[in-house]
Amino acid sequence: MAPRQPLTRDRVLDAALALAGTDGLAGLSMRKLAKTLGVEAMALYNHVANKTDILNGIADRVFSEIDRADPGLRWDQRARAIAVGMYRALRRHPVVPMAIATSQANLTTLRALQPLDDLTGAFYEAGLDDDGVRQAILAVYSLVFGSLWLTTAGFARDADQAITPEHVDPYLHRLDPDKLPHSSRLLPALAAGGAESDFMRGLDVLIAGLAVLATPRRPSA
Amino acid sequence: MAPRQPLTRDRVLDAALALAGTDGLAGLSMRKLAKTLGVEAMALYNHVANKTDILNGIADRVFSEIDRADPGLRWDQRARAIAVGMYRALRRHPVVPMAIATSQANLTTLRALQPLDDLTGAFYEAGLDDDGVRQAILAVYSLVFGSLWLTTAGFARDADQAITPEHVDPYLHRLDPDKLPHSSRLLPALAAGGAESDFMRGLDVLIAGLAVLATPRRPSA
DNA sequence: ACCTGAACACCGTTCAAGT
DNA sequence: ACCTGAACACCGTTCAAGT
Repeated sequence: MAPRQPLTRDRVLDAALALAGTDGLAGLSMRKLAKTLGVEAMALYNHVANKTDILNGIADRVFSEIDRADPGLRWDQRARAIAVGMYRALRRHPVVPMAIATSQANLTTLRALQPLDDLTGAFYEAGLDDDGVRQAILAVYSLVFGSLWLTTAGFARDADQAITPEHVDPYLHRLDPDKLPHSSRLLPALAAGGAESDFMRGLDVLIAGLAVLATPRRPSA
Repeated sequence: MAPRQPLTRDRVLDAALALAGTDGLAGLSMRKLAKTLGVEAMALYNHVANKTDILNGIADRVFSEIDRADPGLRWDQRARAIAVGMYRALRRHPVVPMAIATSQANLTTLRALQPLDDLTGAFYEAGLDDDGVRQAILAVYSLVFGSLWLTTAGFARDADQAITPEHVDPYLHRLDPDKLPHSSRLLPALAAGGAESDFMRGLDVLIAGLAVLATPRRPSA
């Protein structure tokens, strides 16, 4: 309640990340954020440029949480580790991918681009050419952000997400088995969840496929 | 300007899709939408329940634009066609994935779930079991929405997107080659673009990998 | 240097009132 | 049945004023 310590940019970002965690992107307003800090909304503008600056700031923070892969690992293990690290960090803070997807935030800082650089390095090391690396990067990033997207959208479910009647996927209830026979059949398996492990399995398939592209000449046959 | 024909739900949705196309999700407000139709904002509530209803309505429309795959095709070709169809329809109307990603819209209608059902059917036909189908569905959906996400976020670029100095990727300018050597090297290839063809190549890799999972016993070796 | 109050131009939505 | 005006509870942001 009482704002004993003086306001700083870091404290604003701390509070913003916390508020976004409880109230979501839609609930993160300058006025509510200020109230959290025991201050009027306009005081925030002494420490951040505007709301976009806040969103960029928390995106930078969350990306900096991503563990860097052990450089001693082989390229495919490294790529896997980076992708899983991104997935987990962004899963903890869904505001960040949401803000970027709606163009409310951009990734411009060094820390936010580090995983991209590491991943790029891994694919160059695999022997892919420029176009191959670009395709590989885009495929991996697509899988990461797409998997997060599905979970956020309520399509996929995490193991830790309780299956309450209310929280049940908007996609899944009232499926008419006559009109949508296949998805009706899939319903129990979909509800069984495991979004993260499904993500990792898809990632493995993708990286294995990229490895084939990277070394097109087979020793045998 | 003059609202000659009476307001209907369909006309509201038409106008909403058009406004979202020009002004984006953030620019789609009830008040501006009403002005487009030559009416006061409150008049809209006679034809739609609320803004969520509008967003669900345009999502339903856009999903119904997706061509259904030829049932005569083999499962992998069918899966590919469905995924490409989804990608293209949603690429034309980026508001829809944005609205779903931010939980402002949900997919509940029959037409919105049809591609999911078709894709599910294709993977069952491939011989995958329930868990395998779920993983395959999630992987393909991830790739589709992730690829769209990357384009929306300005990370990937389409061939038709002009490379203006302003529109240049926020991710790409001012890369410090010393700090981010690999992505700096990749920069020209990234700017060369081709988001859709990259998506399709990633899709091919993924489907090829899923085909291996579907038939784990190899005839040779 | 930092914070506040009042103000501006917006939001979605409700409700009583008009036709 | 359909539309409007006024109102409520919100937004992000600016600016002059306070300390």
